[in-house]
Amino acid sequence: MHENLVIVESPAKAKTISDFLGKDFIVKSSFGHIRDLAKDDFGIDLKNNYTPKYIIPQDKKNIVNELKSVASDVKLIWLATDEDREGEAIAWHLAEVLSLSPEKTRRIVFHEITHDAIDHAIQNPRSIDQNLVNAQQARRILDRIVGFELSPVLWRKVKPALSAGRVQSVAVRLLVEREREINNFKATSSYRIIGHFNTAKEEKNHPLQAEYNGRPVSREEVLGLLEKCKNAEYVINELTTKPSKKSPAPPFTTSTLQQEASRKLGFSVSQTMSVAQRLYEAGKITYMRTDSVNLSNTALAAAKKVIETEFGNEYSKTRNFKTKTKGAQEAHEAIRPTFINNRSIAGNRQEQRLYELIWKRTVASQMSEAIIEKTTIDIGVSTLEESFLATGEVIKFEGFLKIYLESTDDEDEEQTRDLLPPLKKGDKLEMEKIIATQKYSQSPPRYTEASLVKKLEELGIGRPSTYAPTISTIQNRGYVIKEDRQGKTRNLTVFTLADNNIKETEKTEITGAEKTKLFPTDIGMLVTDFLVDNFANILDYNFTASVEKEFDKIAEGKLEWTGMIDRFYPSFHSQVVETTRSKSKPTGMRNLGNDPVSGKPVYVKLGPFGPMVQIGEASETEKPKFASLLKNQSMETITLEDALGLFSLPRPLGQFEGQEIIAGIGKFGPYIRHQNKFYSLRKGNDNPFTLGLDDAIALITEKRDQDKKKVIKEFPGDKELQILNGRWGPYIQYKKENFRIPKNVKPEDLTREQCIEIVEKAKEKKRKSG
DNA sequence: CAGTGAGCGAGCTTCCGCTTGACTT
Repeated sequence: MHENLVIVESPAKAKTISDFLGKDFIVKSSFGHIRDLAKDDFGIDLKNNYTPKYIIPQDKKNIVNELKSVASDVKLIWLATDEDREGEAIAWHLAEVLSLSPEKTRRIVFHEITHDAIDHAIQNPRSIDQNLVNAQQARRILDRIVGFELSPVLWRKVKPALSAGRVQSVAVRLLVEREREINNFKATSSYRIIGHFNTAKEEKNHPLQAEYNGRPVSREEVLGLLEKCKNAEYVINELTTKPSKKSPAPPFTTSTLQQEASRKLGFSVSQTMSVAQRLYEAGKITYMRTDSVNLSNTALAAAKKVIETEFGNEYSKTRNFKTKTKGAQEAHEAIRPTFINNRSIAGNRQEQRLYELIWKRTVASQMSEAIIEKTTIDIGVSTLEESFLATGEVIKFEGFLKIYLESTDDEDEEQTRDLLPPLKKGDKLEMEKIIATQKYSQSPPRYTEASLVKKLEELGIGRPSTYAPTISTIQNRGYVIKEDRQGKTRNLTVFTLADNNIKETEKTEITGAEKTKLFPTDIGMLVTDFLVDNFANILDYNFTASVEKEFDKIAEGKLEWTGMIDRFYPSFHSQVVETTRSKSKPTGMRNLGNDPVSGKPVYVKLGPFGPMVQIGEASETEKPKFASLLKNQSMETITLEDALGLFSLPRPLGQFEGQEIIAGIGKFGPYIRHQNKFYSLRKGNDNPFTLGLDDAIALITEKRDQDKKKVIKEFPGDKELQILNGRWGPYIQYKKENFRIPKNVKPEDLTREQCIEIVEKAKEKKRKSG
């Protein structure tokens, strides 16, 4: 029999520490929270001092029963969950559910998984901190109240199955406000002027590029300026050299890992988390849901040793980073390799790349600063007041840059960072050419998943364990869509001065193109406006920060949790009641102008089936004309012209095989119809207004080919059984249900009997698990 | 499955934070 039971949150952690504890200890995991508020009703007794009604969710019943039975067999139970608010609550729920008596129960915490740390924890047990538990209960109950009272308002006023909450609604608001900033942004242009100079006198010529220290706006100004440059003299006014330093970024937290994996490896936020989870379970990295930048002493020592042997002593500099994030709870270390001396690992490509990124970031954080010398050369022009500036950077000692440089979100302009030629004050330069290129100012950038996480973290909203799920939720609810958008081309004017001649040329550039960015949808914008209008306090960017302060007071024992909730709930609830009673459904209706044919007004609004435009008003005598918006159109930006275009469908394209092809838009998006068959338009060429006859015919023949390939095998005696080719390869369809084919089987060789056997086996398995 | 723009009124949807699998047509 075991003497002791230790309970932690995660099975991987359980496995690791059981190796340290020996045979007197059995270590089990709770798999996170084991109880939650009941879901079928509100889960809180509002009339009885907010008493929570906790239940054990179905998927936790097995583990709870197992823990109960083990707990009854041991002398002492050690609750070793995380030291933060949620961890304390898990410990308390365990004590409650397993009916643990205080005499039999010890609460312990440790911050790193080493023999010493665990020993020390065992020597210094405490009891459950009820204040911390109460802070968690307040947090949980506040979130339930906000979420379960706001969401139904949206069901009634906007659409069923929508949701709102302290975290997700603010995340959407950030996207909506940024989108409007971008829509309202008016680009201005000015000219960037680059001079190309030659330094040659005798032997070797070093070309030198320098930027004019001014940005003229009009073509007249540029031409005047270039005119003055024609016969000017160019002399070096000044040459300054300044030393500077660059320091490494701290080790990874969840949020910074998501950002860098997105920028450097192109991973989505959830992809990063699932790859990290696999690395964690394999014992390759420390825990991946953390807000701490702290490294354990063991890790610091290991990093120092690796750096000194691989790069030399001068590259090593031990640092302790401090967390700056609002509301950080720091129950874990930063994300780092478990064994820092392993520079790479076995695993699939994704695992290797993510591991390598973590390794580099961790090790770089313990390396010396880079020492850089920045040189600026100021080139005077005899006919102008402003001068040309050339900047150069020389790395004198690369330090941490040897392995890692943090990337940034701005796709900023290319900078000249070359080695500068050896020059001195008073040197004369020969002007070879001067190029003035029109440059447009940039709108603020759209958010990526990772940059939205960064922003949420800055605002202290959400936790490492919820960033990825939150990003998924707002997409699943239809508030946000992640996609690419094509840009538009625009013209640029370029003036080149060379050989005393000014030449004007036109260039084009693409602007506004986006790759996997987050865009708010019409519903997302409408819901955000509705919530901001009626629940400004909840949608406030500081709401979380201010309730967190109160949770902290509860945790310190200076505030009573039910009192805190009671100061919030009554007024919030009356806001909900009042909004439900008095506010009409928001439609986002906007007048776009008048229809030139009928003279009637044209509106865009959110209809019962999504965004739509209408011509005329509904009345007893007349029915307005309606049309749905296309997927890539938005209520906020659609023009009268585009709106009127929507009424030109369905549109005949021409004849094919003796019958007309018609283009239109249906329930499932844009389509063409031919011989009573429908074909959905394909991405990239999905505009039914401009689609040509040739494209339509190509689509029809392609689809016919594909349909031929779709059926791999049919069985003459059994019409309900087919082997088909699908998105994930071949599968069996039997009586409208789909079944996988085992990997080692060739689908085309299967007999009817074998198929039925596969079907039966799959059904049997389903019965057992369900 | 490929056009509807309303309101028969049953019963459903939803939050945040802690965890890990099962499984996709």
